[in-house]
Amino acid sequence: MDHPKQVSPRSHNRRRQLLDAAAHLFTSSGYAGTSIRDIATMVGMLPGSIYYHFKSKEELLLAVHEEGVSNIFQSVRTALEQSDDDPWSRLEAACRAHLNALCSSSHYAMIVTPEFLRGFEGDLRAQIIAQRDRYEDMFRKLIDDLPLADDVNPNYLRLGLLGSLNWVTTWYRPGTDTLDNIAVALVNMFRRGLDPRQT
Amino acid sequence: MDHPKQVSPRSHNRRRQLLDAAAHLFTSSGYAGTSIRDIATMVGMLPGSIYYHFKSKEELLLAVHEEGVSNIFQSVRTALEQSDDDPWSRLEAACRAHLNALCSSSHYAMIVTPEFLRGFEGDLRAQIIAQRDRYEDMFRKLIDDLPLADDVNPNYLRLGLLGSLNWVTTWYRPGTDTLDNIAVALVNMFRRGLDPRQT
DNA sequence: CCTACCGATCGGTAGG
DNA sequence: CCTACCGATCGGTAGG
Repeated sequence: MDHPKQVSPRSHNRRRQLLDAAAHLFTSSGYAGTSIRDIATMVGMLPGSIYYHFKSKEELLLAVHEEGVSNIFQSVRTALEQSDDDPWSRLEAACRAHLNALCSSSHYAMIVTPEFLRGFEGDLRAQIIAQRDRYEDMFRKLIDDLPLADDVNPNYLRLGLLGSLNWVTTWYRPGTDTLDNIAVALVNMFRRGLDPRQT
Repeated sequence: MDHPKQVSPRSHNRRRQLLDAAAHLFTSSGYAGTSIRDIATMVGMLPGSIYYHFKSKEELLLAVHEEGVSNIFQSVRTALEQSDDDPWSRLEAACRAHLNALCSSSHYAMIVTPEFLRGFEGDLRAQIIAQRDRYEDMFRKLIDDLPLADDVNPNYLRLGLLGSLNWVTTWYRPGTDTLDNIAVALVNMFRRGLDPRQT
């Protein structure tokens, strides 16, 4: 079990633990508010050992962010595969999956929190934005498929809807209502006036 | 001009400068990402001197937050005084003022950024929330005055609307559209389906 | 509001 | 992944 040839999978496990711990701490205390020592303590490592897995704190952030984006991406993609073909149904399914992923117990909600652009400049900032844009494009397409009146700006619809969804992370407390209900309620407020069929 | 008796107003000016500098830096780099030295440098002071004006970095944050809340509060109140009596007009006026205050050149937008609860605990956190709640109550009242169908949850309307507005700070770039237009467009997306008179 | 300074903590590294 | 350590920076203070 502890043969040398298993060094690689073993180290892979530790990397995963580090990502989870960093996601947790970055989300609750912010990037600048989290020290390498905090993360190391959480996984039972010594601070210097983190640099065996990641070259720098910034690279760790980027890896966490990428992991978060790909998690939520996958979750929404799966929801879309199971949805029917009605464009508003598809948007609703995507929004439900989006909100559930954001508020789930895994701590990668940071992907959408604007805080994680704050204070970053240059390359690091550009890379974070690039990761996020790929994801937002999916919503762009979903909204392009919607039958909308000419006086409705699809960009403002997308940004307004995502804004109201992402904002949920700031006020949601488990136990009051389900995330599914909240997502549906929010989508419906937009849908009510914008869907010509008035479902 | 430099008589000793002018120490008091002079020190008041410096306090104001410190608040502005701190608001600027907290907004762009976050609380943990801003050092007392950064703030001191920006106003041409030495780091230790800040503690003549504020007992701690936390007290400075609280003062900045309070200032930010009272700024946006006043701005919305003024807009409401100049609005007519129609409940949707009043809500729209409030949202326009809210968005303009958020994105204005003064750097107090942080009041609504959820980041400024991140990492704070206990008393400090409670005080920040208390300051913010007073302000949000104004929107609660505006939405209570709206004629809404029974199946519309006024809480979700408020949180959805505020979410979409607050989210604008993450994507808005001056020059494309005016903040007034954006605020009106967002309010109208909710209003379209929810206002029984279908204005 | 400056001078001069404190102990603590930070991200990161060399060598094993 | 640990040992042992670095220089830099942090929030904050005593005394003037």
